[in-house]
Amino acid sequence: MSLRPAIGTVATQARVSIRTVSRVLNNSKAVTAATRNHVMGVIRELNYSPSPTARRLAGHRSRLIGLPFDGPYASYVTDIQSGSRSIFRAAGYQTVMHACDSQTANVADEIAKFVRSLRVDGVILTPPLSDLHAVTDVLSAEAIPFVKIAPTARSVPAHSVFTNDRDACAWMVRHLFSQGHRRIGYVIGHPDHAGTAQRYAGYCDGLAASGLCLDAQNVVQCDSTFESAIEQVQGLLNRRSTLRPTAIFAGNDSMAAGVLRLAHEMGIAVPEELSIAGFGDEPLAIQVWPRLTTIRQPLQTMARQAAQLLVQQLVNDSKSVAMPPPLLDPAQRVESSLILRQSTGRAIRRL
Amino acid sequence: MSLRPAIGTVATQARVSIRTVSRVLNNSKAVTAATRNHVMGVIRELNYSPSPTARRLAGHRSRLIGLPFDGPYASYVTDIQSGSRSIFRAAGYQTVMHACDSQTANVADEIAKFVRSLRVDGVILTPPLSDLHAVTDVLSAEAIPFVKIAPTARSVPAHSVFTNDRDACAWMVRHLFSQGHRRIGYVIGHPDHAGTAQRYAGYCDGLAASGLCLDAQNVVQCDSTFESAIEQVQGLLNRRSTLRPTAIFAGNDSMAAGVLRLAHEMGIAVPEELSIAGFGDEPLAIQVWPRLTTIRQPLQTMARQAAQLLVQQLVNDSKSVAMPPPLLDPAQRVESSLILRQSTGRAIRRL
DNA sequence: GAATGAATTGACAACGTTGTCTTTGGCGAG
DNA sequence: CTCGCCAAAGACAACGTTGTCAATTCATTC
Repeated sequence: MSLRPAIGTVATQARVSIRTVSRVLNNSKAVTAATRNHVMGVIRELNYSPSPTARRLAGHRSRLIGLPFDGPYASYVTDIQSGSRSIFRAAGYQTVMHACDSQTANVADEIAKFVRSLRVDGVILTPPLSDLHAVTDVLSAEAIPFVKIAPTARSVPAHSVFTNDRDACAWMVRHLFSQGHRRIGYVIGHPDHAGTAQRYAGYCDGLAASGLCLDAQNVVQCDSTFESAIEQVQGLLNRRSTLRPTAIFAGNDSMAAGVLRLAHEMGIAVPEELSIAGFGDEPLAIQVWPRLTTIRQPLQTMARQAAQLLVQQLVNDSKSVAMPPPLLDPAQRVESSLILRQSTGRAIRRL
Repeated sequence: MSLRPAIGTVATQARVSIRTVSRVLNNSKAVTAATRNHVMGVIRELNYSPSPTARRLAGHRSRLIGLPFDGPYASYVTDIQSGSRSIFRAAGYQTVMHACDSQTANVADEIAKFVRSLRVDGVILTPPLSDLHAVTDVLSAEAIPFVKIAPTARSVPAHSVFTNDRDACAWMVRHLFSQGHRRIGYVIGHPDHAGTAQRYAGYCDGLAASGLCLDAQNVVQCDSTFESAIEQVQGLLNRRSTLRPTAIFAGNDSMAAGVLRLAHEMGIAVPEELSIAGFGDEPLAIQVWPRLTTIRQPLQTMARQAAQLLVQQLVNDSKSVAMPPPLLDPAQRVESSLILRQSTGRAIRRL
């Protein structure tokens, strides 16, 4: 009844055993070149492709990489997927995304269901998932290897791709200082979100390096959303102009856009009266007006690195070895870059 | 070696046959309440959950719904997924997303690989995938049921969820007319994208209903992106103000945001000198300044409807019947709504 | 008190691979 | 020439479910 040929058909046609066909499919080296070529020929002739389901059941592996993500961060994950695609494909894996709502439901359960149902061989965790212990606990319990992208907390290097958020943020502050800014505000993101702490630390570093004092009055706690910035930053901008920051640096672009919106509504000219900088170079950054000065993370590079780390783990685990992966220095960091746009400029001296 | 109990363990423990446990798992009605309760008790006690892989292999179905999407449309698909979740969950299905790059690679191949590898039971197609014949051909060839969301072309009603894009666009034009606008421009999206033609038709309808003539000079062809609008709409805004449209309606919010950006750069006040309206109520719509007047599609409703249509097909196919799905009128359309915000206002009389 | 038939339950063979162990064949060393 | 050994290929049993059909149970009917 099955329209598609099974491995047995190939074996019969090629006059070899099923096991030999299987060996050919799995690049086993215990097959003569002649046999391999012959079998390959029959495979092509019959247009045969092995049943992933049967392979999963018998082989105890799915050749699937899970890419769960938290709702709004879809574009981030899309970049990660496209960046890691070639590595995974070469190693015989395929990626599968899954959106999970970290607010309403229990994320850990959601992800547990996802990985159990698909029996993924490995998982890539993106922020803010990479910092949720509940999630990593689930994966550890299921013995599923994973790699975290840009985790906030210290993690096993071989299982994480780090960014230099902290240094980049310090650079940004020093750049603003060099433009004449002396009162530089900061908008902190959600405490649970990746990088939030690192970025704030970078802000502090930058102030120190510029010889400025950290003034708690210039720091506002938000929750990484556009709306929260609009709500919380009002206090900062309501001050009379001689006390108001001349520049505000936000922990991500969404919040920077919120500050920008607020400035528009309050009639504060950007960047003439107020410079605004963000972080992340989200698509939004060039769609608001003026375009946001921000920090770009090399997502594609990070993704490639994460994929390599994960493949290394998988190969180590299975020992079955399809290919020796290129050795990668786990300590290697990826470098972010400053993107200067129109939302920042020289500070004007206030009367 | 397996840490998890298999169905055999449950059967032994419950002193029934494997098949009976299977029947309990599949809600077969050929099981006494007493037996069912007893088996359920053992299942809970052992914390048993069936192996999806084995079920797939033996049952010839994966209980998986594929949700492929085209790169940039991630947030759209996230909404679709969350909207359809409850329906699919009730019917025993789980959704799996997959980003495919419609530019670089061959989308159809990509999707073929995806559905074959996961053996999904059904697929939901979102724009612009819902209009690609290559994709639907692949699915038909594999005999995988699918539902299209907001397809441009006429399609089988039982396999599509339609929107009233056309009517909604006509309303928008009439609203602008009622605000005193007489020269109303239109920005057309990418010809391949869902709704593009319908929306333009609605614009024409709206003009006609308002007694205005369609002026080709007020219509600009773009490709649905923010950047294309910035590039193409310049000509329209460069005219001297007595000839320039007093309102511009764009086929989606990204392009409307592009027009808005352009207006800012050219020093044209919005909405005082120019009203701008978009379509879709994308997240972007409330992040730009001023917020965009737009048309909101009830994505959650559409998703729910698509899920129901798909489940109906799946149940019809398998006849195994877990539950009778609520009958749904396939011809039912979902209604969009006008969202009035600050990017539109009364037309001012020009000197 | 059988005979009838419907409701439950069970036995066994799929499903399409890979894991493990065995067999075969060829070749060099003693 | 024989023994031993290694590389190549095969046999057979997993893997954990569901499909199919046969067997049992139990209430009903004559």
